[in-house]
Amino acid sequence: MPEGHVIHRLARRLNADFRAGPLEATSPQGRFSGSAALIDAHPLAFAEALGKHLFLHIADGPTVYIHLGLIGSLRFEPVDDVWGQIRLRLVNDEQTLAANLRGPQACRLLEPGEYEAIVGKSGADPLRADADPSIVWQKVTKTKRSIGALLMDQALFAGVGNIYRAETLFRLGISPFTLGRELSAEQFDAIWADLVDIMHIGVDTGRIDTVREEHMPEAMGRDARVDDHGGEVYVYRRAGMPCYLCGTEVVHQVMQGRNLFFCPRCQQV
DNA sequence: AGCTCATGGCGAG
DNA sequence: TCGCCCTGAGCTG
Repeated sequence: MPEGHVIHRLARRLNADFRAGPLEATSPQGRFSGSAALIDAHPLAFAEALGKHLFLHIADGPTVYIHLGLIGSLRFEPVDDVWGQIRLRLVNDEQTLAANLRGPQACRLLEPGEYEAIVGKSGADPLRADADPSIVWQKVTKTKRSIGALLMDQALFAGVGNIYRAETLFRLGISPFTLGRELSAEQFDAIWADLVDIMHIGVDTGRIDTVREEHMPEAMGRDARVDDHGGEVYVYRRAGMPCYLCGTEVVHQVMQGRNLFFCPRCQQV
């Protein structure tokens, strides 16, 4: 269940372990068989992450486009450990490691021009060195949509998902209901800088950890609790539990069909 | 064995 | 705004 840090981590791993030689590409589940045959025995030129998009640029071949969606996964597993519904299976040249794709929202070959179209529609990705946040700011400062909604908009903040949204707003003491046009330049710059920080940590660790050392439950004299997603967070999925900073119960509500968490006391508009 | 939920995003209404 | 798609995990019986 992936936000942008997972996609960048996958690209990093693919580039490290799957570029030594030709890949073996199959679709055990069957729904990608024809396409897998077209890339089978070709080397991987490079894998690229942009927001939640993952591109596999095949040497002398097409580009594979993967979007994991909510429940998709790409796992690196031993070659003899084959289970479940595998849409795309890549085995590296040494036959030592398999990359198994299950439950993706999208897995297909791109037509000419499609790659450019996807890149063109994407917002700025805090995990990419070539990201330009000033373009995002120009849009944010003109809209009456809330920052809680804007952070989930992949045409603005590419790669940010529900956890990073909740956590960065908490860390900066910003209410998710603050309108884009009400946001100060300082607040926007702080949001961008914070996303760059916490998302890079996520790429390195494979978890979403956002709680500062001095706010860890132990330091605050409270019981530690790691969320099911595997990281230590301030508000995500902590509805009804005390805020680590002020003790107020964390609030949960559904915003545009997604779970939103925030501290009503620490995050005033 | 069956239900529910999930860190997404699409299209219909 | 809702229903729906994809799959696995963690409950409940």
